[in-house]
Amino acid sequence: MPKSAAPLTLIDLTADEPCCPPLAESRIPAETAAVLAPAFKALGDPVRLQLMSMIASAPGGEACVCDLTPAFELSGPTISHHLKTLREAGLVDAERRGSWVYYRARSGIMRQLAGLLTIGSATTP
Amino acid sequence: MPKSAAPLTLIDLTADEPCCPPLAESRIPAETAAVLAPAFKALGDPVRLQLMSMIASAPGGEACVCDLTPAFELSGPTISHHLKTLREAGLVDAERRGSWVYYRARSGIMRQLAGLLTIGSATTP
DNA sequence: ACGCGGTTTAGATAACTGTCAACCTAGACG
DNA sequence: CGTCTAGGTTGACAGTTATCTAAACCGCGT
Repeated sequence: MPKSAAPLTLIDLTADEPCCPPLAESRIPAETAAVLAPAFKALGDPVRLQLMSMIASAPGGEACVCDLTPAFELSGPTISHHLKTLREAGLVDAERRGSWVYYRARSGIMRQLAGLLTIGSATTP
Repeated sequence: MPKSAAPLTLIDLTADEPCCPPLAESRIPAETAAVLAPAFKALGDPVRLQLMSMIASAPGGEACVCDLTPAFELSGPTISHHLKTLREAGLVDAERRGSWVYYRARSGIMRQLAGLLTIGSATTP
């Protein structure tokens, strides 16, 4: 079964609706975990976490790579690799306008991840 | 500067209050990213994500290792290692009662991570 | 003392992080 | 129109770190 597209077959990470009940409500199935774990993994690096925050908090909701790269003491290719990781995890979208490339956060999957971590109120009495 | 304790020096992950404004509101500082990234990284594995959900959704908010281990097709030491990763990331607490060890989710840091990912409403017009 | 439940250690394999070099695209210039 | 420069991405490599199994080790109850 060839999967030429991104590994988002079972769950649509591009959707705006939550994909599943919170972590604390019911055990998530293995397929769901397999799909959502890469997103958390992508956020599991300090540089990517900062990149994500810079993109999400940028004016207009998008940030130019030319602004992101000089913010770190890392080479251009390294930042590009991290951005690719975020892209493949479905966390950001890239768009080229003229000479510059702009990155935009996908609010849908962010909401899904946040919803997953949100604790209803049953665990802490 | 030797840090003998856990790498939670700058930010108290055990606190119940949010540590910082959401990702989309302002760029998080490097120190904050360095402290929170390991927590996301710990969730970045399908097995750990499922473990976390089983623990958080267990009756009473705690789960016995003896119930967790047989739920996966992995050896005991492997599950123990994953649980140790979750423990070191500050996501769970372990307690030994008699012969069995019980794991309990830390709702505080879960709320912090969820709050970080929560998008206010400014990014999607 | 024995057995059971979990953890730790040690070790091989696989994956990730970073840099250098090469490539591709878009605009500027002659 | 060809070329030149600047912005980003991709590919290949070295060093580090993670994942898993097997074996040895602690704690507790019988």
